[in-house]
Amino acid sequence: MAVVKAAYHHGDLRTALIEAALEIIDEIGPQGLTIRKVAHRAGVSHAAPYRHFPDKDDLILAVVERGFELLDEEMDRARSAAGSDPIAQFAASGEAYLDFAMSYPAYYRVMFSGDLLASKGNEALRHTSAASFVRMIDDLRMAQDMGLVRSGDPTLQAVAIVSTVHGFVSLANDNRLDQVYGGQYTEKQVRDFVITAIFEGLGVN
Amino acid sequence: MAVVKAAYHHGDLRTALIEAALEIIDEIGPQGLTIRKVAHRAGVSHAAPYRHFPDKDDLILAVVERGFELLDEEMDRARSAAGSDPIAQFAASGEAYLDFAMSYPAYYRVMFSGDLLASKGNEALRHTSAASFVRMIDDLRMAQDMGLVRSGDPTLQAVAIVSTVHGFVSLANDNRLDQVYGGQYTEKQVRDFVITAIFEGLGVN
DNA sequence: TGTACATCAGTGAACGCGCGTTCACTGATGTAC
DNA sequence: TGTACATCAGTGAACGCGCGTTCACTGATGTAC
Repeated sequence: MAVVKAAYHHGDLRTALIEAALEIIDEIGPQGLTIRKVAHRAGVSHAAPYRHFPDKDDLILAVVERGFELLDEEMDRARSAAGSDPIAQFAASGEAYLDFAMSYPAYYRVMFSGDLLASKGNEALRHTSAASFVRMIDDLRMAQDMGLVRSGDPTLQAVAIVSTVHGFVSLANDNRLDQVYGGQYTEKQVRDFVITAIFEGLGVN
Repeated sequence: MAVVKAAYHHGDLRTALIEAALEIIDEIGPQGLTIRKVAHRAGVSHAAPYRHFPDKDDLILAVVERGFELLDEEMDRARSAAGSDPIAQFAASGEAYLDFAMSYPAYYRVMFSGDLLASKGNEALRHTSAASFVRMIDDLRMAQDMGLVRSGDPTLQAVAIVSTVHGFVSLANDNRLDQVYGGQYTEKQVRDFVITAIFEGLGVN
């Protein structure tokens, strides 16, 4: 979406501002996000956003909230589409998480990098990501019961998974793996290898 | 180190500025780093840093370079201390990497987050981290030959390890794992579990 | 050892800039009659 | 259907602020003699 001049009343400026913010984060990073740039990209004066958000942090918080809505939707949809096997559901929701993270790097950054949002929305963010962490622990417990995952504290296992996934996504989204899948592998191949590795291990049995 | 007034000639202002920069990154994050704050913390006027660094990016670049020097030193020292077993050397240098990352979170952030340094030093950074990546690949190949690591492209295996380590360190340094090792585990226990997990796998053999 | 002077590290005032936010306003919209 | 008016979304000028950077300066240091 380029800079577009619209009628005096925009229609849905709130949504347009959130989208503009995401584009800016994608193009110049979270540090480059300013109210003035967001307004300009939405084709509106730099005072207009204050009709929809009390201040800059609230705009960012709205982006974060919309991001978690989208992520939850996509993970739920994947779970539903995976049929009745709970392990397939777990795997599908994990795939959906990775798809989201890599399809919407701007959302991922603002949701999980913690660079923005000095103080205001940190509990909100913490709360939401804690919820999906708990869900993962439940899934791991179930997988243990089915004999698919080693015994042991599923909380620690969840930390291992979250570390691997978050690390991979961060590196990939920062284009730090380009040399690796430059010519030899597609991003998808590398990703599948990494996810398989955390379950199968790199060592020899 | 607090704000200290010194003699007119500082003695080693260059080093003091690098240290002040690290303290600021630790306390208020990389975005809060300004020449003026660095100068003030070093007890010097905000124009003084320009006697030692042409501009802000060069100060940050000096921090990054000093960080890689320290990291290399500590990894080499660990390798030497690990005796003659190459696998023990590999493990020791990995431990040293994690020790560094978690002992000096400010260095780690500025070296590996890529938030700072808009353009200037990106190749330098990329080059240095590529070097240790190649070293890891060599180590993995060796471990494969010794039958300790599965066969397969060591580049992919290195990506898996780097993802897990980077993810864990990022989460830990952002205090995102506090709930986990709050009461139950020490940071060191969680860290050992995660590193073991990437080699042994979470799945049942 | 003592003095003159070149060097240069650090000073503080000043610049222009982009920022978040405010405020009196303007003009489009929808509703009451 | 047509008009009057309340509402409120968006405007543009203005504010104060902290920033990076520059510049003429000041004062400490070390060296030549």
